[in-house]
Order: sequence, then C-alpha cells, then structure tokens
Amino acid sequence: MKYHHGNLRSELIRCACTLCEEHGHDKISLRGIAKEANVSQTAPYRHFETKESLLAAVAAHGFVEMQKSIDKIIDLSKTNKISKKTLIDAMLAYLDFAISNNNIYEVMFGTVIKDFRNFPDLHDAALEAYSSLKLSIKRYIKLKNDQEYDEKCVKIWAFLHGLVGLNKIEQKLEDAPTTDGSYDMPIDALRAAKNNLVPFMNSSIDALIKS
Amino acid sequence: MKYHHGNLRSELIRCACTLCEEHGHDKISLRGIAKEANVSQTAPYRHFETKESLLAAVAAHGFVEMQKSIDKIIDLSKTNKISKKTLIDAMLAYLDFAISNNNIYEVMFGTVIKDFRNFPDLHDAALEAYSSLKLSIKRYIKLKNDQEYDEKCVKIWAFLHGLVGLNKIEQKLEDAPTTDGSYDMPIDALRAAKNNLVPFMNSSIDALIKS
DNA sequence: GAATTAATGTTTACAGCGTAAACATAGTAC
DNA sequence: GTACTATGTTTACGCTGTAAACATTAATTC
Repeated sequence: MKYHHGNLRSELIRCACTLCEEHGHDKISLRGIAKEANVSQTAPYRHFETKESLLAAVAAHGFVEMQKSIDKIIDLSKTNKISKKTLIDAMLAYLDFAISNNNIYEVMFGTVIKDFRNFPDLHDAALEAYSSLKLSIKRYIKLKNDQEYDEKCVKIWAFLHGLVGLNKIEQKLEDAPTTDGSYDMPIDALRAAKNNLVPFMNSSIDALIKS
Repeated sequence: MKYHHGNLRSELIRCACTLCEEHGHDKISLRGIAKEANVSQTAPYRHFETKESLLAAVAAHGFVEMQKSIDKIIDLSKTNKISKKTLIDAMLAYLDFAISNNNIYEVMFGTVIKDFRNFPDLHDAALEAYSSLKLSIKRYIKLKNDQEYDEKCVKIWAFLHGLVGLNKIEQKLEDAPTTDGSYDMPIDALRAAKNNLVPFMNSSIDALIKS
C-alpha cells in the first residue's frame, strides 16, 4: 500500500456521504470515516480542519446533486415556458431527493453546520440550488419582477421543506394506538397526502403561486 | 445539603431545557446538566435511561408549551367560530414559539429522538399539539369531514414548519456577498417575508386552506 | 419501632470521540 | 542531491455516554 493515498480528500467525502446516508450524521465519526477510507484516524486533518468542515463538503455535494435533479426536469438547454406538469415534476424531484437522501438532507438543512459563510463552496452550492428552484417558477409563470419570483419561491420552498420535515415526523409517530386508545390523525393525513402526492402537490403549489 | 434531592427528575428537565435553549442540543452533555443541577454526573441515570430519554422529556415539555401558546389565542373555553385574524394569530403563535425556542424546537422535530413511541409522554404531547392546530382550522372554516380538516392542517403545518426551517437557513447564509460578487436573493426574500409577516401569512394560509 | 427492602444518590471505570503535537515519508523545486 | 512542502502515522489528552459497585435515605413489613 502506498504511503500517500493520492485522492484522499475526495475519497473521504465519498466515504462520509456513504456512511452518513447509511447511519445518520450523528452516528458517524471521523475515525470511522478514516477507517472506511483505509487511512489512520487523523489523516482527515490534512484535508479538513474539523469534522464540521468535512460534513460541509458532504452538504455541498448534496446541494449540487439536488440541483442536478431539478435541472434535469426543467431542461436547462431550453428557455421556453414549462407546463404545470413539469413544474410539479420539478417539485417532486426536490421531495424525491430529500427523502431518498434523508440523512444528507439533514446535514444540508440541519444544525450540523453553523454558518455556511465559513465554507464558501457550500454557500455557493446552496444559492445555486435555490436559483434552480426559482428558475423553474420563472419558466412556468410570468410575474412582475424578480422580487415577486423570490416571494413565491420562498413560499414554495417553505412548503416543500416542511413536507420533508413532516415526513420525518410521520416515521417517528407511526400509527401505534396512543395511550387513550385512539389513533394518530396526522399520520393518516400524511399517508393520504403521500398516496395522492401529485394532486396534493398540484393544488398546493398552484395555490401558493397565486397567493 | 441533603443526600436525596427530592425533585431531581423535574429539576433535570428544567436544567436541560435551559442549557439546551442556550447552547443547542448538540453542545450539551449529561454531565453538564448534572453539574447544573448540583448532582453527580451519573445521578440522571436514576431518572432517565439514556440522554435521549432526557431530551425526549425536554421535547415533550416543548410540545406542551407550544400547544399552550396556540390554545391561548383560540380560547379553548369557547366553541364559536374564530376570525381570520385570530387564525393567523394562532399560526403566528406557532412561528413565535418555534423561533424563540429555536433549539428546543430542533429537539422536538429534529433527529435527536429517533422514535416517539419509545416515549409515550412525548408521543401524546405531540399529537395533542397537532390537535390544537387542527382545532384552530375547525373553528375558522366549515369543511366536509375530519379527513378534509386533516388535509388542510397538514398543508398548513408543512408550510409553518418549512418557514421555521428557512429561517434557520437564512441565519446561516446571511447576506455576505457570494464569490461571484452577487448577493443572496433568497435571504432578501426571506427578510422581506419576515418584515411583512402578517400579509405574507394571510395570503399563504388562505391559499392553502382553499386549495 | 426495628429490620428489611426499594429508591436514589456517589464513586470509579471504560471505551469511543474530536483533535493537538510530534514524527515519518513522499513528491516538488532548485 | 538537497531543501522544502504536502501528506501520511503515532501517540496523547480531555471530554463524552454509560455500566458497575457502593452509600445513604425513604418506604414497607413484621
């Protein structure tokens, strides 16, 4: 085995992403990541100042991937209007990314990384992802000015982000009978929403854009 | 000083709430909480099986307090309809609680507690809080059936929960110029929303209820 | 009311964590 | 080739959650 790895930095990010998605950010250690990459436990410190900065790289990677999955839907090579179906598909792509990369999404939006400005790559990646979300609205509907696009975009982003959060709650509550013998109403409602996601999203997104 | 504390359990929860809100759940230790309560570092284990279960008590307390702040607005002693202003006030009470108890809200809705069913008090408190949210909608508008109330409630809850999340993001991004010299559009939009929160909420909540 | 038991404290101990410091090896510039 | 820099390893430290053994007080039994 070579003394020098050659590509340790990106390998560490790769291992961190894998382990994070598998076990959750609070269950992974720098030592575990280093072991996964077959290096000593302090080797990561040649590439990342702290554990937080390695997780920042994981989050940045997440934002890039999330943006890609939105861009794929709205087809960046074109500039024409998109249909309502395409808009909803883009929103569904957001949800799909968030849910299939649950633990990485948590790193992107949770409290792990305190200040994005300490990690310029992450800061940029997050803004880039937002710009794709905004672009999808821009290409769906004509509004007065950029500020108005931002307002709608924030409303929709909040709604999407909230749905991701509630999805986590649902998993924690499940539908065990409560102590008084009744069942969990919010869970049924959340399940119903998920089972009919397209009409659910159609009505909500439309309402928010026109609000 | 007495050998037996007398009220250590509730005192530990109180200390945990204080320290958690002050430093964030990931920065507090069982040892620190024990020290704050003036007991030995393993004393908490006579009342809580794990750190997670102490934090579950913190979360349960949070849900109770959150529910109280909603109930105070809609006045549980009455059963008549409420005005739109009162409904919005209830939603603002949710946001206000979430933001002024940022770190406890994180414990309530984050990944710290894996499965609420392991903590029946927490499970119940969460459902109780949801029922108050739903009640506020029930007393605002007449809908077909309970299922329909749940659908609207989930939409609004998602929106509120998402706004709380975006508020955290805003704090992490702030408005430092990005590497290409431009400024952060989402931040401006979020600030604009916060500076005009009542009309912002008015239009959004209305749109979601009618969607 | 004394003896027993249960509840609730303390002390000690351990393995895993993030990370600092000292050292070793490999690649690069002159 | 020699010096320098980059990137690896080894060792060590204080903090963490928590298990185990022990001490003290409160509650229960007779």
